[in-house]
Amino acid sequence: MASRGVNKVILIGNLGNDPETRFFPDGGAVTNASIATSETWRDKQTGEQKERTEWHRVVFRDRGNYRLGQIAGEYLKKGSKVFVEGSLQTRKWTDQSGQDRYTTEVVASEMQMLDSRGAGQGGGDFGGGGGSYNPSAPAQPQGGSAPAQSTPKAAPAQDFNDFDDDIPF
Amino acid sequence: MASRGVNKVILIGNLGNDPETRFFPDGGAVTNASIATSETWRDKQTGEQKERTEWHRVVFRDRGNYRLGQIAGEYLKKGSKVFVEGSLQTRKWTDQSGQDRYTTEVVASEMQMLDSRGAGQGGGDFGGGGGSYNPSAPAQPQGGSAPAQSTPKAAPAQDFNDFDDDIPF
Amino acid sequence: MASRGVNKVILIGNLGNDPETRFFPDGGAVTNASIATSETWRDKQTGEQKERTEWHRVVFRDRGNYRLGQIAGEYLKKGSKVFVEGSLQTRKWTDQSGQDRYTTEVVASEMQMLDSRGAGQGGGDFGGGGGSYNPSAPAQPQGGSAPAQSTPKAAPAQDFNDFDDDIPF
Amino acid sequence: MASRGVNKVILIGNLGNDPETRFFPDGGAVTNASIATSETWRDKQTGEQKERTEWHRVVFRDRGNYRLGQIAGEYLKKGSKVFVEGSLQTRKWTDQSGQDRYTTEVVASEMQMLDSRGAGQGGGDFGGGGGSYNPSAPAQPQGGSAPAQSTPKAAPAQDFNDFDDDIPF
DNA sequence: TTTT
DNA sequence: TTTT
Repeated sequence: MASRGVNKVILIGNLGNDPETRFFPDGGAVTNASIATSETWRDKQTGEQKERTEWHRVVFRDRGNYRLGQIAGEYLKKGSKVFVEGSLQTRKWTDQSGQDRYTTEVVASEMQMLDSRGAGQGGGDFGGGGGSYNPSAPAQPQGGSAPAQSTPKAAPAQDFNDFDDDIPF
Repeated sequence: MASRGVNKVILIGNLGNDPETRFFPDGGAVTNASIATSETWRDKQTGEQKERTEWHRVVFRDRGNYRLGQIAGEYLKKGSKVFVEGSLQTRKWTDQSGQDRYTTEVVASEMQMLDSRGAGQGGGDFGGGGGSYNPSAPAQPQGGSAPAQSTPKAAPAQDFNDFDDDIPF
Repeated sequence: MASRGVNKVILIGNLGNDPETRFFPDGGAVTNASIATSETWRDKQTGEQKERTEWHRVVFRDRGNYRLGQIAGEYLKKGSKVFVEGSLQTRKWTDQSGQDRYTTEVVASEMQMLDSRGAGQGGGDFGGGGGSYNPSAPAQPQGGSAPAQSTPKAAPAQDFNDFDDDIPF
Repeated sequence: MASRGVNKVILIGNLGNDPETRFFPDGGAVTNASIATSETWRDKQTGEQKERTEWHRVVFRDRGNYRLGQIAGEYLKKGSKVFVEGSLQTRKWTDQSGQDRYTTEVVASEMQMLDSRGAGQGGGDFGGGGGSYNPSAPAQPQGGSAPAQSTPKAAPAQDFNDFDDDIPF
């Protein structure tokens, strides 16, 4: 693998939700996460404190011996603070009405937990009394060609879609 | 301006087209460019040489005394090789059918020309005898709120839309 | 300030000691810290787990309104986990025997605490019963031209010079 | 290979001299280069244009199938513009008087030529009529344990040691 | 000297 | 020592 050009992203931020991991027949794993970075500044006009949060869609895939997709799925949780290095990738998909759509993601090549305990404190809610949890229905196509089985770690039904309501992808 | 988190992008690539600059009433400039990075690798199965090109939508805005929007518009051309440092930003817009759409851009904070002569060799065509040039019709809304006047440097009518045909944004 | 070339360093690591801050007559502050990054790997021959720690000398200076030198001195402590962005700088100094020596430092342009509580847990020792504390005698020249007054936050006399004895710069 | 912490350097600059490559019995190659980055600014007091050049010692080693040490030695030349990604490493050595000395280097993990022709124009001097060329005598220890044979591409005897005499590391 |  |  060589390259002409440089396509590098560096993020430090927090997960907005538990990530979602899918496993492939060959044992490989892909984990998707939504990571927030924010910046704050003081408005020169009004003097108010302002904040802007940016949400990043990050994809962790296994990379040979580096089981990044799997590790991300195991250790990252809602609220986890994480360092990600990766590259930008825009993939095309087709929405329900047949229109072309594009989604830009950060494809991670490296990840580091920045929480001392190796997990965010926000997630909690493990063992949450089930209800009719539906693990399927990713809102967007996933690019991978092999059929995958979704196995989120801890996504109680009631907040499963918080993510999609609030985050622009 | 402070921040929690890190949101950093580093690109080295070539412009797919002449950039497009718009000026605002206050004299500020915003330049949009499409920058390609590519990577090549040898397919393990077939042994073939493969290449994948990624296109990045980059926005150069003036930043106080650093007239980045203007400089980018003046010096960058189709084919220019450039280093860009910036951050990711996803902005929402509404398409013709009233649907929400999202576009992810790299908002540049630093730029450096990597061509020795300060411009790519691909662009050329300066002073090209106009014809019915139509400076309008950016395929996507531009986010800036103030009315802007588009003044591309060298965008002959006949290839104005090459960009939009080939590049996924 | 423009530049030809890029000179960028990104570190995430832990402080090996409380940083040392000096104040200048004009109110400016410079803080020096020693930051460790480490990597671990498994030896292919022996199968042993190996670790290598790298120590980085980082200089935080005030930058206009961004009181980085001061902030670093106030909030960083021994053990703090920190993100630093900066550039490499090698400065020349003369040792006791009159020989030229060179020290490479990371001059920080941005810093972010990565501890949730905003400080490491290792430092402690605030209000430590003084003894004959000697705030002077930096072993190395500091580049700044104005005379500075050293005011470390928590540096009991007995270990004040550990730093200069142990660290390779 | 895992790591705790991040230790990353990104450089874009020009080689001050032809690099120096050494080959090891196992066929591996290590190339050392000195790369300049510079920044310019206007002095607020005097209005003068100022420039500061920073020199970086960069080490390119073979990395498994990625023959980086060899490639760097073949393609880089005095004047070449290059992108380097790597990490900081400070190594200890002993000078003639028996004193400990430390040298900080950038250990490259990735490299990209930024000259269109794949080489700087400054080097030249290929096929230079030999004379009593002496490939040995690196002024500094090299860290590698195996004995190495130096085989610079184009380093006429008379200036072979200019490098080590002039550069501050 | 840090950290896990 | 480079480069513009």
